[in-house]
Amino acid sequence: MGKLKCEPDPSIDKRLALRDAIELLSGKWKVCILSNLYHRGTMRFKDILETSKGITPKVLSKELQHLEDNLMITRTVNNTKPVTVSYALTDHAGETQPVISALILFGLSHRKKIKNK
Amino acid sequence: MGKLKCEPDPSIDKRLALRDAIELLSGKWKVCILSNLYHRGTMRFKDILETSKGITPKVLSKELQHLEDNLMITRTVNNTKPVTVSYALTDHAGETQPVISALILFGLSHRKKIKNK
DNA sequence: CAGTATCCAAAGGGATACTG
DNA sequence: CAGTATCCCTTTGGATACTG
Repeated sequence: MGKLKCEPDPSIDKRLALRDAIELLSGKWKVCILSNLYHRGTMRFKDILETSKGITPKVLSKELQHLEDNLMITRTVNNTKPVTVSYALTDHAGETQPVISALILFGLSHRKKIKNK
Repeated sequence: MGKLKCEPDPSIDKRLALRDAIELLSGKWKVCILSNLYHRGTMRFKDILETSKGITPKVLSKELQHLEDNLMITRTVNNTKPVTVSYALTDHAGETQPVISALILFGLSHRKKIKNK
């Protein structure tokens, strides 16, 4: 997304961490995919494709690779006749729970304020 | 960023709230600008332009309008000889504190894990 | 000073078809 | 089934110059 160039006061480490965290959840499909995996457990490519309505295989493939690169999900190739692949959340992905909760809490309050404008 | 089309299990309200919250912090400059305002208090257009190194007036203008539309900042025109404009965080922006903290916490842990890969 | 106007490059994302 | 390949459109953001 581009390097961080501004100079606010907090430590550089915190700023980079903040940026990383936001980028990891940004984009049209990331949270959707993570949410599906969280609520349904292990899923195959096809399953995620169908539950994330509107996503195309190309985009899904890219998103899954990105999530795997960031250790948020595991990718397992199964020994089936036509090969299948299973995806599941890692323990590390579980650490996003407090983040998601905080985001939802703020988002709910925010929506109320914006709607009554 | 596009409508939410996936169908995970949580309530629709929470999903929209989550999406809103993430979008509000997404992009190359949002957190940077908010952080500057948080740590320096009221700032003028020129001040933000200089502390957010690399941003151009056009982009800054758009970002500030977006933040104002979302009630995160106030915009005040001052009665000075060459007109100046002051920006400041709203109380509502203060509600992002827990979100930011959670994001930083996860981001720090995430960076550690990724670096040692 | 605080923006706006124009032009432009790069990234994100969609439609469709194809492959191992 | 699980992707890739191509093509194309939209969005984001940068460079530069200009205005009230």
